Amino acid sequence: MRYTNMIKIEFPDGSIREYESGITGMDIAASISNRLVKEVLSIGVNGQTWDLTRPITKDAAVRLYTWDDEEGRHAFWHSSAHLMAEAIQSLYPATKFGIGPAIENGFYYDVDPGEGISFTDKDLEIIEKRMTELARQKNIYKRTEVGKAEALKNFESKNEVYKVELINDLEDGTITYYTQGEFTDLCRGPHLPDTSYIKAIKLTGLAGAYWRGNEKNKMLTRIYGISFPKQKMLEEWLKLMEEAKQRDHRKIGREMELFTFSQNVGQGLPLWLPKGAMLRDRLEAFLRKVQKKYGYEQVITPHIGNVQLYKTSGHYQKYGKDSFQVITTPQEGEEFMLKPMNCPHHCEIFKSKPHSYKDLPVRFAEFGTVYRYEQSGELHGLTRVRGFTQDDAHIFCTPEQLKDEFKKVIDIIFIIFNALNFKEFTAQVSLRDPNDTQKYIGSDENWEKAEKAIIEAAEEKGLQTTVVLGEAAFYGPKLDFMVKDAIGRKWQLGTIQVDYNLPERFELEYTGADNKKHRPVMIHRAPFGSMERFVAVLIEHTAGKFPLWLTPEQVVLLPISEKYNPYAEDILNTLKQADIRAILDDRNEKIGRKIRDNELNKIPYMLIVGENEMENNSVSVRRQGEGDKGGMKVNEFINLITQEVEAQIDAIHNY
RNA sequence: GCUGUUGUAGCUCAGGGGUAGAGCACUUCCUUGGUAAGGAAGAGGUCAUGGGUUCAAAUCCCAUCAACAGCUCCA
Repeated sequence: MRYTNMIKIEFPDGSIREYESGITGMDIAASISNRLVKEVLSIGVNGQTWDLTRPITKDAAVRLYTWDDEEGRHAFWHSSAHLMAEAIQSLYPATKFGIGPAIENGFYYDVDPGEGISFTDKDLEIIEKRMTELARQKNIYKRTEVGKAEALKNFESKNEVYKVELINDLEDGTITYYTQGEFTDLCRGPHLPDTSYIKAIKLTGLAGAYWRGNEKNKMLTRIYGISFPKQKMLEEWLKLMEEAKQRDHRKIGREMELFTFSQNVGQGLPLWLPKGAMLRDRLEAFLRKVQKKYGYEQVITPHIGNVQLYKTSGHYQKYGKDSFQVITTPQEGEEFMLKPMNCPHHCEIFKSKPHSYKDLPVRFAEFGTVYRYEQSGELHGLTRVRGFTQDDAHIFCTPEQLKDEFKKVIDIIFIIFNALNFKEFTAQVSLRDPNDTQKYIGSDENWEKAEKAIIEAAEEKGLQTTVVLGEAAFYGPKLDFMVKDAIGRKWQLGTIQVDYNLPERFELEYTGADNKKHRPVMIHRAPFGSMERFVAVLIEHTAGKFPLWLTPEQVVLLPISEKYNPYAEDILNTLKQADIRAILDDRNEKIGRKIRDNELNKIPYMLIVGENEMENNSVSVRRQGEGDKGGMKVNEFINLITQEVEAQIDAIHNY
């Protein structure tokens, strides 16, 4: 009898079982239940994700991953990427391979099809078909450990230049291959046991991508795909993507007549239509109200500033070339720039008079329109534009007040997000890249102070954050709030930035209790981020069904039995004067019934003006979900709706 | 900016070397008290812009502009 070691395997619930050394994840799943054998995709071993077929030879804490776990899906999609590479290699042998990872939703592979060859959508179908054939072969994903020299030799002989470059960066002794069928790839793993798990495949797109993400490198062809263990899951996913398209703010924005673009006006310069302007107005009014409570003062500054202003702030040196061009005037040597940010103007406002420590904090707010030259390929609906309005404010405070002020800004952002029901957001602390401090202005000491203040304030507010190095603004670290759009792209909305540098560059000061001059600390903040991007995300989150206090169309007027109803027009005008948006629906009555019964869930109130109502000078009011409220005079209705909107806004404050 | 795709009526799109099509929407009229009503008539397009090839270009070629997807970038 062969001598075998026993090892201890610990499960997530803390229980421990003994197994023979060399046991695999698959064996462990089998020892638990048959169902698990079918569902398990990869295994966590002491925090690392492993193949299910890789032997475990030491005591370990394990966790079995299925489709419900990111680690499980990751292995699934990573294996799908290899499968795609195998298909491409068999169909187009000249192809050289870059990297092919799993991503949040699916996988991609960067490939170099060779000189003069490019893939088309038709190729995707062919590759997809070949993948399905290969998947059915049930080829095993085999893991092999290799030495660096051997790996280099192997890939050099195949002229896989990208792989060779990758291997050169790897340490000897850590290199592994994975082989399935005819395809061997340099890969860390983990992978599925075999290709038969992959039942449904959809190659979703074709794009260019720079090798290793560097725009100086060659551009490879990136093929995106997604795969599932069941055909039905693929169908559901395709349906979900279709639904997401319906929520696209560019589609809804056009349909609801909120905004538009014109080639004549220019790329990335949105034109707000009356209804969109109304929506934006209400958002601004709401924030103004909140800010007033928090002690902000509104200011207004011009859209251009002397070049000297941006030289003082450091923006010119940093971004001058990339920003909009300098505007020159007939006056010799006079140069202006379109303002790319509001901070320098606000610094000058602070400087316009001496300040005592007793005045601080000073909070200047402005819905400031700024212009930035974004690369043309970056522009996207309302989320990335060249002219946009920040809900900007700058707080000047003493170093002691900094943390408290920072926390108050977090509160405002919470009020906004709560008001609009944004539940799924992430908070990101962006610090400077410690290896590249040249990119930033200001002393190390100030940076450290600012970074510490942000981290502590976020912690004290109980905010879960992810910390990212190298993402800070060039003048200071920041806390950003990100939300996802309809198809899962991340966008930065609210931002709070601590700045020790501009006060220094502008020589801002206040007189302290000691009768000496001190330098204030500055906070930049924009809870919405920009009105444009915020409205875009708002549209996609609500699919155009805005809350009552924002909705551009609150009321449907529906005259019954009358083609033309002069009384209805009167009501419409009265409502407009009270800033209540209404549409007069004098189309065929049957369509009116349809609106009443099917669409009332989108429209909070409906007014019905029939013959009876005309006779006694009233309207018949229906409230969403409540049915008839009965007849009332128009002024009574205006009071009702005004109270409801106020109540909604108050409720937001007292959340 | 880079790679790829696209640009035809207000919207969604078909067509395609011989001077423009559908559905929805719109206008006028008729019919109809019932869950996206039906009928009749009508209006609306230098087929993104500029150049080239051709007897002839919306169609083929080139350039420009714009949009879309991705990459890079993002104060």
